[in-house]
Amino acid sequence: MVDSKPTAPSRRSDATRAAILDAARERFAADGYERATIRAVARDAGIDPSMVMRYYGSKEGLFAAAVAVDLKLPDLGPLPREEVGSALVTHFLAVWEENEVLTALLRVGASNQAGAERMQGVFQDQLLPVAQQVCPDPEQIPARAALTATQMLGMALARYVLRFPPAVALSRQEIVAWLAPTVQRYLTAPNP
Amino acid sequence: MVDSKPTAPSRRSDATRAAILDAARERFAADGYERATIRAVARDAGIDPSMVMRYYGSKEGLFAAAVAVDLKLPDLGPLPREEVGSALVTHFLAVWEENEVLTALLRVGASNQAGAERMQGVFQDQLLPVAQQVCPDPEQIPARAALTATQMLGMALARYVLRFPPAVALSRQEIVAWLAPTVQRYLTAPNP
DNA sequence: CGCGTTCGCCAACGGTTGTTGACCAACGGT
DNA sequence: ACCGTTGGTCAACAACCGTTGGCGAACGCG
Repeated sequence: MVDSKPTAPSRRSDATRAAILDAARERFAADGYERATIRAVARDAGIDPSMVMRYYGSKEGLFAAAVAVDLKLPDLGPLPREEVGSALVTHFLAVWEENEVLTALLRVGASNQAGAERMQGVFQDQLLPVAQQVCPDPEQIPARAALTATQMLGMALARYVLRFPPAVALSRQEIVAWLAPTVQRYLTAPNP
Repeated sequence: MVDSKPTAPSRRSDATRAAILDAARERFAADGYERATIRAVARDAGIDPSMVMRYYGSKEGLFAAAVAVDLKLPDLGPLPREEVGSALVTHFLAVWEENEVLTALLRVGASNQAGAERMQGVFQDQLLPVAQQVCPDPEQIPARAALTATQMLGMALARYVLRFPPAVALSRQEIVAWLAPTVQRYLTAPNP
């Protein structure tokens, strides 16, 4: 068991590839898709712009490779029903602040079709299944998950992208205390 | 009383100026700041790109002139306290769907510093005073207004920008029914 | 030690962008 | 009827973008 994963070519340029992805994430998160130039990414990574093209094919390919989001949402099954809101909000805040991938995805998704579609994919593949575990009426699952997404994305937008001072000033505990009941109601309340 | 406002130069080019602003709003709303080119705006307005420069100085000046937002928020004074949430959400939905200025501002604000600052201005000048009318503790007004903004902006983001299918499928009544209690609580609930 | 493969840089291409200045035509007060 | 002012077009500039191909150098397997 030398390799943990079956695909491990272990090329000599892995360090460069990783540096490119790191720089790309940072640029996309700070500038959005259009203003994040390949030249700037290459400069941050300390290499030539043509290397980015060789390793990732195009700017769109670079974006696709750089913004691979895994929300690592917890299993809500063993949790008491009245704690799912608090658990989800806490988890979202932690994931959002531990790296800048989500900020990059949100910034790009707001003015780029491919970015918006990728964000839809994250919603469908990662948030919907979790909502499925706790929603009462199966038919309402997409709507309830979407409502949850509006609250979480809205907080992320105001706090990490637009940087509204009052939203930035809130502590994590305060945010959880305010948003948890909202998410809790969106997911589990019997009535609209 | 020929002129309703004191400043009414009534230039011969007013029609062109208005056409430029209309086209600019549409382009900014559809494409964001960078991809909305002056050339495309001029083409939509049926004139030469250099006219845009002469009338609005620069692309940034065009954006500043095109995205002048007036939320026309209602006076919440005479309203029963338990109806402010529903009234605000209903009003927000109406304003957001009646023209594309807010979508343009949101799209641009997500990846442009000037856009984000302008959105902060709208928040401070228009939402904060309204929150002042209904918040219990004066010290909590900015935080409560910001929480309201996160929910409204999050819904706008998911519905009008990212176009999450479940968020688009919701009717206005359903949105009001779901969001009104949230906004109501953010603004008027005594306790976090 | 050879030699194919990988890594990286350099220079350039075609295209697009914001922006500018010269030039023409229609207006409108005197 | 004149002529300054305004509305509008055209062509071009400099800068920047994504992208490409060629060339040298370092690697690593035989």
